[in-house]
Amino acid sequence: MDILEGLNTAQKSAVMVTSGPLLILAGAGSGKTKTLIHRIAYLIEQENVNPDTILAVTFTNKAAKEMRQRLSALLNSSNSRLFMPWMGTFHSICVKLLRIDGASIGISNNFIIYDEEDRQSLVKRAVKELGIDNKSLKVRSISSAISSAKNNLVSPEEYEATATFTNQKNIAKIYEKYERLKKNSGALDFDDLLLETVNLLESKPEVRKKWQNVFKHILIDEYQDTNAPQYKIVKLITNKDRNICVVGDDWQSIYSWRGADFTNILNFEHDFPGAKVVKLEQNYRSTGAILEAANNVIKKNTKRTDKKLWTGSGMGEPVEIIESRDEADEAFAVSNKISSQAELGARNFGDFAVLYRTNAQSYPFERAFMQFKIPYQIIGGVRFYDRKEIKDIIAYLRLIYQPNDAVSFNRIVNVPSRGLGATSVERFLLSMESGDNSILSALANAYNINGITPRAKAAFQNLGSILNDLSTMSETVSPSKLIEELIDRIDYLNLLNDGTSQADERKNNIGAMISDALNFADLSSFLEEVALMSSVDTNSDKEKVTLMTIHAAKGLEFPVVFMVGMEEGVFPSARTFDEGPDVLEEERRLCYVGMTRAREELKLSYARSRLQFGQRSYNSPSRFLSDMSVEGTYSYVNHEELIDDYNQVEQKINIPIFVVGDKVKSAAFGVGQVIDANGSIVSVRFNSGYVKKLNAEFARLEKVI
DNA sequence: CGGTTGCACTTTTTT
DNA sequence: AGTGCAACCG
Repeated sequence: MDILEGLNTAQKSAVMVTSGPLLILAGAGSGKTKTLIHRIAYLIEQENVNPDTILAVTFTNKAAKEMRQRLSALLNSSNSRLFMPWMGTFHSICVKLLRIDGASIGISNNFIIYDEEDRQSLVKRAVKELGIDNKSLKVRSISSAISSAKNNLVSPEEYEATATFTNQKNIAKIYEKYERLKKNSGALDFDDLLLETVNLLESKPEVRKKWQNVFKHILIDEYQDTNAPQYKIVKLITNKDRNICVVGDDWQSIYSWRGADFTNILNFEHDFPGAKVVKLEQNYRSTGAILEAANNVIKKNTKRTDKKLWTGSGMGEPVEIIESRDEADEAFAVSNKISSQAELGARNFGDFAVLYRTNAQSYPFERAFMQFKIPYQIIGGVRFYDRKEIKDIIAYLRLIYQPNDAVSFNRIVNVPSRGLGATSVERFLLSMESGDNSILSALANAYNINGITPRAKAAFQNLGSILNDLSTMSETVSPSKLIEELIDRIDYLNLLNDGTSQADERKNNIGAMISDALNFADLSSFLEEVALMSSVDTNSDKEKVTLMTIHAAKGLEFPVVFMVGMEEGVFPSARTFDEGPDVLEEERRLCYVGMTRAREELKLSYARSRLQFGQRSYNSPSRFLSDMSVEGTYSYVNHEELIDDYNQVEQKINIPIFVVGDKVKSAAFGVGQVIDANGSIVSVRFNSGYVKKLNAEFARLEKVI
């Protein structure tokens, strides 16, 4: 049987137990994804299960995409998505359910999705409308308080009832107002997608039964990182046959700050009595040295299950600890190692990953990689769709699609500038409260508004007609074409011509969005993709060094991993110091996740000093380094040598870059002209008649002007 | 109304 | 160090 080939005993039984609840406890690198894919293939091919009745929930869109590709390769099917199971994140599956059945709980099918920035913008509005003026209450923290309330299934009324301090009472009021404003805007936020699905499945038995009937086999990946609403959804969509398979590892739970609760996985057998449990404990990814060090770190946690992860392969290279003087030195040390391995031909750039605790740590590496000419890519950080120019266009599109979207209206009402300031916009919104509640019709009737100038009236009406025209157009033209028309109509590219060096990049981004939109048939699906696409979902380039946070690296693996910034106050983060032990345990799990991404070589690096918040701080090496310590497994790199190297390279870097036609002077050969240049290898025709091919790094060439 | 200047704050992690 | 925001002026 093809499908079972290449699986170990535990993996085989995880594939073949196809009825009833199943818990797969999969240690890091134990072939979890492979097992899941084989399990789905087995259901389809061996048990003739209709793919449409299988639901597989992944943690990221990227993971779903990868699973789809690997499954289609295994099934040897032509890459058709038609015969594919339902695959996606909880959020994307919920969107599908709500678009289809949301109407029964009062959610219109053209709802739009608010991201964190949209939420904060609406919170700001709520604070303003309520007249709350309290500087100790920041929009950011209000937003996160609301989000965590929602993730704990606490309604505004319940929040209000338990509020004691003034700040809490204020947050309760803002929470309530925020919910109302959001509803008026025809929008759902990320948390709503889950909550409203719970609400739908709980309150409408016929809808629940319908979906229970659709999903005959359910698989949930990364179950240790499910939160309360997600847990409820799992329970609600599982039918009486209980063909529910969850996969996870409590040692790798790193999202509790987002409401994830790893006791969900610990309680699975209790929630689904009679569940079978399969443990995948053989690690196929990492060397013995890496695994041993990682185990030593996780061992220090008290709240965890016991399991013994083992490998059949040898110890391999010792885990290496690199000490550097400061963050620039650290970036240099990493670049130096990558560069020399790549030059030797021992590794490709794509074999390396640099993992850090926070996105802000990427900067020195970007600089060093540029100097070393190391190709790199950053995964995560600012999403493509979070760029200002992209969000402006998206705001227009959303407003066209959902004419009540107040957040988008606020964003674009004066972009590009139409002479509409805060006062006019306030008066406009005030007039809306008493009359129209559709922004579009209010714009058309703007001449009725009292207290605004004729110029402002005309500007509102003009915006109204732009939106109206495009809205009509959107029914017949593609999203891509619609964006082009929009940009033309509001002369947006001209707005981007602000004389700054980023103008071209911004225009390129707009171009990239237009070509991206070509993949979508209608506005609705394009907006949905834009909202749910996360920053870690971008395709990675196999020829480049990957830079990302440890969180973003979950589920991935690389031959060589550098974990950088291994310092107290960086990792573990300073924020954990005044929190309870649970928070530190999560940091330690995060460390474990990072270490177990490495297949062959793991290098941990710390700097004696680092620029933090614009100040130089001197942090001691991370406690995790001493946790993992095993005699004879480590080699320390002498930082003094590194500094010498660093100075050498600084000199190298200072050599000018030569282009064809440059006049140059060499101490040995005199004056000449560059006739060919490829990096530091330069061909020069000297006035003496000689043509020499020189390495500019060593030849001490000088430019002559 | 819109642009500029100065000050405060930032760094967890992301669907 | 870089960004976002509030206050001020033309």
